[in-house]
Amino acid sequence: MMERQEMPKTYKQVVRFVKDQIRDGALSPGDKLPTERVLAETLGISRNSVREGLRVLENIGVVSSMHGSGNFISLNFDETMSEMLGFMYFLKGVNEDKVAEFRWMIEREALPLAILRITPEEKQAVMHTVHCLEEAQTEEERLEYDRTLHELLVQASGNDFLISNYKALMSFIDRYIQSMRKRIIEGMESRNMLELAHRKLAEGLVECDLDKSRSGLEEHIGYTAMF
Amino acid sequence: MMERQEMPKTYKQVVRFVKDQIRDGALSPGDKLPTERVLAETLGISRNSVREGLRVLENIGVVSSMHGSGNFISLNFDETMSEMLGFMYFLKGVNEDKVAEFRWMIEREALPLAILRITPEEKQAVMHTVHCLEEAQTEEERLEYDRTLHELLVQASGNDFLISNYKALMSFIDRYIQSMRKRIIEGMESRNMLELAHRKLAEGLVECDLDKSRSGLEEHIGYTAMF
DNA sequence: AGAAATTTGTTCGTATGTATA
DNA sequence: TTATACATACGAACAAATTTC
Repeated sequence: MMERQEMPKTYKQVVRFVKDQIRDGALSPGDKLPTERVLAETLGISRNSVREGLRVLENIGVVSSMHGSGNFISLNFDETMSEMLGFMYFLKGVNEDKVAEFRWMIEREALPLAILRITPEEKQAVMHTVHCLEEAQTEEERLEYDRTLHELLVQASGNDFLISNYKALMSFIDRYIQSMRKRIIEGMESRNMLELAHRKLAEGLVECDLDKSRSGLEEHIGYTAMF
Repeated sequence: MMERQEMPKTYKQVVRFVKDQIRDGALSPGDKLPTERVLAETLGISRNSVREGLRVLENIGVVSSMHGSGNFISLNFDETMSEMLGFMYFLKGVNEDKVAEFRWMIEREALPLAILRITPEEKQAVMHTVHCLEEAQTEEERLEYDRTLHELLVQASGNDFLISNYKALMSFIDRYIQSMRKRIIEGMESRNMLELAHRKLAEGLVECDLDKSRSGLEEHIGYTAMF
C-alpha cells in the first residue's frame, strides 16, 4: 500500500523562487537575477539544477539568459504562447479553417467590448490606420495596415484574455501558415468593397456605433478568406 | 564589425529532436524516449544538456519524466497553458469579471458551431448530464454536472482552439480563483430557473435548435454570476 | 522475495567562450 | 589589452526509484 508521494523536483525551486520574486515586486522586467552560483548557494542546490530551472523559465518567456552577462527578467508571454499553440495545433493537425474561425470569433466578441471601452487615443489610432490603409500603394503595406487595424480593435476590447489569444494567434499564423498571408484580394472590385468594409468598421468604432462596425466586420469576413 | 551571430543553445537540439520525432510519427503519446545517456550520445552532447532540454519539454507538457523508469511522451498542454495563463494574469492583475467575460464569450461562440457539428454520442452525453444535474442532491454534484454540461457544449463545437482555451480557462479558474467556485445559487427560486436554463440549453443542442439553446445560455449567464 | 541491472535525480569539478570594465 | 565576472558545456560520480532476472 504505497502512498503516492509527490516528490518536488529540485529545479522547480528555482522556478518558484523567481516567480515569487516577480510576484512580490522584488524582480521586474529588465532586472538582473543573481548569478547562477549565488542562486545555487542561496537555494542550497547545485548549479545544474539552477540551470534546469532557468531553462524552463527562459522557455516560458520569463527569463532571458545572456551568455557572459547574466540572467534577466523579460516578460514576453505572447511569443511563448504562440509557440505552444503552434506546436499544439501542429500536432493535432492544423486546420486552416478552424484557425480562421477562431480569429473571427475573437474579433466578433471583441467588437461590442471595444465599442464600450475604446479610448480617444485608440480612436485616433484607428482612424489613422484606416487612412494609411486607403493610401497604401503596395499589397505589403495593405496587409500590414489591415493587420494593425484588427489588432487595434481587439486591443480596444480591454480583455487581456482576448488580446493575448489574438496576438498569439496572429504570431502563430505568421509562423506556421504562410499560405494564409498569401491570400490577397486580386480583383479591383472586391478590393474596393474590402476598403469600404474597413472604413465602416473603423468609423463604427470611433462613433461607438455597434451595428455599423459589426456590419463592416461581417462584410470583411465575407470578402476575404482570411485577410 | 561583428555580425550578430545567433548561437543556438545546445539544449534546444533535444527539444527539436523530440518535436521532430513526434511530428514524424516516430514518437507518440505513451512512448518511451531513449535514455538520457543514449540521447546524449546520439546528439553528441552532454547528459546535462539533454536534461535541460527534457526539463523544458516536461514543462511544456510534451514529456513526462519518471524517476528510475524513463522519459515518456505525454501530450497534455491544457495544464501547461492554464499554468501560463495563471501566471500571466496573476502578474497583470486578475480581474474576475474579465475571466467570466472570456468564459461566456467562448461558450457563445461555441454554441452555433456545436449545433452544426454535434454528434449523436455527444447528444446522448448532454441529455445524460442534464438528467444527472436535475437529480443531483448536493451542491457539489450540481457544480460538477454543470461544469460537465458546459464542457460538452464547447467540446461539441469541434474547434480545438476553443476547446483548449476553455479547458485551460476552467483549470485556471479552479486553481487561482477559488472565490468563483463558491458562488452558489442559494434561493430555490433561482435554482429552478437555472435548471430550466440548463434544460433549454441541452434540449436546444439535441434538437439542433440554435435559438432555444442560445436563450438557455443567456438565461444561465443571467442567473449566475459565474456558475 | 530478493538481488542485480537500469534509469533518472542531483551534485561537484573543470574547461571554454563571451561580455564588461 | 588585460583582468574579472559570468554563462555555457562537458564528464564523472553517487543517490534514489524502478525494472528485470
